[in-house]
Amino acid sequence: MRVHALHEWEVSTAQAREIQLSLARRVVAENILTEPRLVAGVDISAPDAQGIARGAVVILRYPEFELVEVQVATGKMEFPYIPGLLSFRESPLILAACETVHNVPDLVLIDGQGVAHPRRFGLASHVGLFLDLPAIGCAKSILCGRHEPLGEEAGAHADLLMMANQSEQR
DNA sequence: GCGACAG
DNA sequence: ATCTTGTCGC
Ligand SMILES: [Mg+2]
Repeated sequence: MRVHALHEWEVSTAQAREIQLSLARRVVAENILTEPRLVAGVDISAPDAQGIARGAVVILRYPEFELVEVQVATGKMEFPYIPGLLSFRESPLILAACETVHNVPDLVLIDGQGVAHPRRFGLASHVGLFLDLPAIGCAKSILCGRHEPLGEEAGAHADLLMMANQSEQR
C-alpha cells in the first residue's frame, strides 16, 4: 500500500497537536472522509437451472458516475436463500468479483441489508468487513425493524427502529 | 406454537 | 430471487 506521508515524528506534544489539527483540516478540505472518489456497486444474478450465477462489481468515479472498472465472477450457488443468512448465499461470488478489482473503491454499495439485521450483520456488513471497506446496505425492502408511515413524496424517509433485544426482532 | 422474513 | 396471471396508468 502506498503511504502518503512520513509517519515517524520527532515533535513535542504541542507540535503533535498542531500537526493533528492541520491534518484534520486537510481531511475536511479534501473531503477525504465525506466525499468518496471511487464508489463500488455490487450485485449478483439469479442462479440458472444448474445453480450457476454471476457476481458483478462496478467501480464508478464520483460524483461524475464515470465507469472505471467492471469485474464479474461466475460460480455455483451453494447456499439456499434463508432470511437472515443472505450473506452466506451471495457474498462468495461478490467477494470473488471484488478480488480482481484494480481500482480500490472508497465505498461499496450493496443490494441487501447491513446492520438492519437480526444479529446486526447483514450482507453489506459481511462484505464490508471482508473487504475492509466502508459499505452501505441498500436493501429494497425491510428484513426487520419498524418505522413510522412514510410520506408520499419522493425522498420521504423515516428512522428504521430495531428492537434492542436482538432475539426479539419485530 | 405462530408469524415474519434482505435476495 | 423467479414465474404466472390479472390490473393499472401513460
Ligand atoms: Mg440483488
